[in-house]
Amino acid sequence: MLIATWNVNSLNVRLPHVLDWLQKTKPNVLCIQETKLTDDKFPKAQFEEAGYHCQFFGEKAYNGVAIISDSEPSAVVKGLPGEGPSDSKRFIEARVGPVHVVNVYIPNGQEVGSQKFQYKLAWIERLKSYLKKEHSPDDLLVICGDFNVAYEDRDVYDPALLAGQILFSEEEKSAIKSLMQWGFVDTFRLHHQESGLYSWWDYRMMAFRRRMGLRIDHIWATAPLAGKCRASFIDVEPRRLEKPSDHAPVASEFAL
DNA sequence: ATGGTGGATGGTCCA
Repeated sequence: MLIATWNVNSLNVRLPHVLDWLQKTKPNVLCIQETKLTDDKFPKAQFEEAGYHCQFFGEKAYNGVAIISDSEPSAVVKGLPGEGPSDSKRFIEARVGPVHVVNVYIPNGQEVGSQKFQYKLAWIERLKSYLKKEHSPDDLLVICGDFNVAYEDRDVYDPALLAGQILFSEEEKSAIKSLMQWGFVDTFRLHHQESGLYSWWDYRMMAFRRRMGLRIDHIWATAPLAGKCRASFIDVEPRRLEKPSDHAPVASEFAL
């Protein structure tokens, strides 16, 4: 079972890239972030023509998440408990086959110490509370998405330069490691130990060409699922296309 | 310290 995640930065703009990638890579599950579409605008028919089911939870202009799967999903949850209609759309969960798939678009945080930064830390705490309440580390569960945190030095192009900056501050690393300690294994690091492997490059300053990236898109699995992880990869090819997303898709293969 | 680019929008906000 191949499970993938991709922040597409507008599904409207990126739909051709996404459909091409699905056809080429044939994941069983694709978790999408930043669809930037209300649910009435979601291109459901095009995914169905490609042989996929979709569950989506979006809003106008910002955020928005979706789970694309080749088999019918069940137990769908949209939004974290306690969120109202005015809250940003960053969480969707579905069961696909034997696996609980949690797809998150963790807030960016904008600037360390800002109000948005505090919201980011609080959001991660709420996510942890949800997992504690609704799931067990013994479940076959995967959490994937744009975490907006690189938590180790080898995950960023210049740890000294980025120290204390947004996406790499100690508070964010500590929050995300605390989430991990609930019972997750980073499936990418099961198979790749080296630095220089990134999933996001800023559009500005020719960051991609200059290899100035961060690994902030993750696929974490509970121990029983991680034990079945046979491979993991970041596909940088879509980042080279005309008008690319600033993120590359990440995928992990499980023996299921 | 600032700015660089891209998406949605129809002012700027967000990343």
